[in-house]
Amino acid sequence: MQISSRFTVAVHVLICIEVFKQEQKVTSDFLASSVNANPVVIRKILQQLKKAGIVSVVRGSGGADTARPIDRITLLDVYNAVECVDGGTLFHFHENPNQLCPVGRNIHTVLDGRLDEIQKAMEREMNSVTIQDILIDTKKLM
Amino acid sequence: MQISSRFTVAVHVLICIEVFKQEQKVTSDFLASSVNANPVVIRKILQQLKKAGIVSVVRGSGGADTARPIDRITLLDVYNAVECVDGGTLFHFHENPNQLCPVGRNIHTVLDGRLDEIQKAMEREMNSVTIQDILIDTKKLM
DNA sequence: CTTGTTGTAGCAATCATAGCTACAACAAGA
DNA sequence: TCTTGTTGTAGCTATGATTGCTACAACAAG
Repeated sequence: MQISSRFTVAVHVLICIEVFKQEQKVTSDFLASSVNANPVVIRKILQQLKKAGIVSVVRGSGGADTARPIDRITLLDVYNAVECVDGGTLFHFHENPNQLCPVGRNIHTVLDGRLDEIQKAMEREMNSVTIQDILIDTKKLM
Repeated sequence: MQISSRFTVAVHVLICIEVFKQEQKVTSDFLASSVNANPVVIRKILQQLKKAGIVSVVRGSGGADTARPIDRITLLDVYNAVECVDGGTLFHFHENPNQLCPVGRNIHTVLDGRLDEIQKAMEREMNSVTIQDILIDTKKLM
């Protein structure tokens, strides 16, 4: 299974906000057009980013903006905001292994730590990249 | 979204094989009982592990065994065997961003490398743990 | 009060997962 | 040869996540 496209869409949205906010009001319709997705999907993602304190959205008059300096918004922040992974665990453990089996009884204890390390490695890498970094790369190409 | 439980089930299965193969024939029914899952699900996973050269399964008389030394089977091997991630990419990119938008046109180029680094970090960590390591931990608890 | 926008409910289509039944293919022992 | 136990696989169902869509109330500002 793959990680939901909400994550890459959210990054796209944030870059769009930073690139265009000087020139124009950045609405969900405008963002939807750049991403090529439904405006409602964009609004839902904006809501999740808002709850995480990453963006601010103005109801009524409209427009989205970042809620803090983008060199302090990491990919991990975005990921955590939109992913809603069950209890924050990347790996789905099979439930109810047989407690009468010595392997079934211990598999959880044995694997949990290892899986956690793997997830942490991924999160460390995500935490090392900011929206600022991505914006700089984007402007170079533009 | 979470990574399918097929991964943790596959690890569970491999540990079971190593713990019990001396004493008895390790059938899909036996494994299903330890994992607490359907035998058909176990057989499908065994097929995937077999295709990856990780286990051998005997049709007819029955029984599964590891196909190579377990200190040379890493969690990454197991993950790759059972995950069938689309083209091997962990992140699902939104398709068809607007090519008329300077952000939409470049977002793929800008993000691909970063996402690849994140995925690689995870895979490196997975590659550093072998089934042997897990087996040792399991035996300590038994 | 009109206009443009957000926030959200609710529905549909699609897909992956996980479980199940059923049965042909097969190996080995009786 | 026949029986038994097992694998390999097709095919069905239920569930849940994703993504897209319509519709409309809530709201801000001119």
